Amino acid sequence: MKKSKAETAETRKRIVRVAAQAFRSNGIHATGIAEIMSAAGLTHGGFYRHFASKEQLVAEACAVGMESTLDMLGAVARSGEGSFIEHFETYLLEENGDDCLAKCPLVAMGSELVRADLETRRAATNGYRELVGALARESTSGEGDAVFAFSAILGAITLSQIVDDPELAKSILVETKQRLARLWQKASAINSGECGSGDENDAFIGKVPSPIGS
Amino acid sequence: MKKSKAETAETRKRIVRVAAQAFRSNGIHATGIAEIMSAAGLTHGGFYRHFASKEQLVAEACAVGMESTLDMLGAVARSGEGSFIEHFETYLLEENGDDCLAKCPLVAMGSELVRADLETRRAATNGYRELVGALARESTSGEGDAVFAFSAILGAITLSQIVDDPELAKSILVETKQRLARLWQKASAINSGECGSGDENDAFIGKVPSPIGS
DNA sequence: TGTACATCAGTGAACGCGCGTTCACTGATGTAC
DNA sequence: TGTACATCAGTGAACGCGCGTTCACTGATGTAC
Repeated sequence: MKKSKAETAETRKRIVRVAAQAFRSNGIHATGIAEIMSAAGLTHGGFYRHFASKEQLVAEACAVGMESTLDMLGAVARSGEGSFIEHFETYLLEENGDDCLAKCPLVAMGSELVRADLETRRAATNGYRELVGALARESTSGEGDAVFAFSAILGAITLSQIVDDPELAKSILVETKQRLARLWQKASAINSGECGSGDENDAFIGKVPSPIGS
Repeated sequence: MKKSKAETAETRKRIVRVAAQAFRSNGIHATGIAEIMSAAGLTHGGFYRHFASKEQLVAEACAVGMESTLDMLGAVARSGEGSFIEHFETYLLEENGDDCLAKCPLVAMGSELVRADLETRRAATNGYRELVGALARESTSGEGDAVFAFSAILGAITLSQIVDDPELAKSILVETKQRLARLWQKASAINSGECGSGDENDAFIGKVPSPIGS
């Protein structure tokens, strides 16, 4: 049953691609190798012809996951005009497939990556650097703002997914978007020498009254 | 070997307390019941005299973890003057014990809580509401700013722990602190009717040049 | 208050299960002559 | 170009292990008389 070199390489890529998706959806610990191999149309025994360990697959899946997130960001940026913040909803929309920011490995597996092995964290770090660079390029502000914005986005997506009240979840995203929009506006204002008006875009899923503490 | 009611109640609390710490340090999936019971000075067999399942313990540990985070926040707020942002370093300092914000269940187990059962997410949600309320009370700005600030803090702590470069980790925290300080200043300025100067506190671990992309 | 007995917190062995990993085997691929 | 053979991708059974959970047992606690 030996396969051609081309087929072998393709199989390997398929396993990584399937794994990247599974880890992001269900978490690293909760996803087994048999499950991944089965989703890739193979039996679990063949896994070690391609990878030395599960940890190696995790690292490669993280790298590939970051790449597809970056591809998505680039595609959205090229597809139309408008600043990063005007694409906010597009980036978050999960219905648009697996490449929304919620499926970015850093977001979807955040607290698991903290405890992942060095090779995985290296892949995550490289992806993070590129991501921040891409966000900075897309906006009028600098890398510092991009770092800050991505932290806020990671936190907001995570918290909105944890919380059991959809209204609260929405409001977390709305408050975050509004303030990031202000930050971007302020950066533009500084660049053009004026002071921000404070009037921001809050069209996200409509106006949501604060449900906190209700 | 039956124990008195008082002892039983105390044992139960001890298990939850130990579990809260273990889950935050090692993650939910990676922490076994035998490990928790052993850390509580018991054998694993007795676990089901206190809890119906591991999931129930996770939910209770999450609630208790949120409580101790809230206690810490309250204690810091009462201990001295100064706004929330002036306590930023104190909140983050891990050397100060298990009650820093990095050990807040929402931060330490973020992506695992997303996939936790409803009871756990309910406990997390209740804790989150109280936490946002506490942050809002500590500052001159409203709940919206508190929601935003906590998202940014969760994201910044998580990313700074994932990243394999200490310089980059520092800069993520610094950039986040600077911008949150500006946000708080702006809120104060709006309250007193002036426009923020843009001069902010960046004493956090000293001035750090941007290592992104290096 | 003293005695007899039911309760039940905690022990430690055992359960089934799924995990990551290994291995003998298969047969198509790629290579050496 | 054709043949013989080594390679190795993929299969499926099996490995040891640790997981969450169960259970018979112990003996101190708390209760009923």
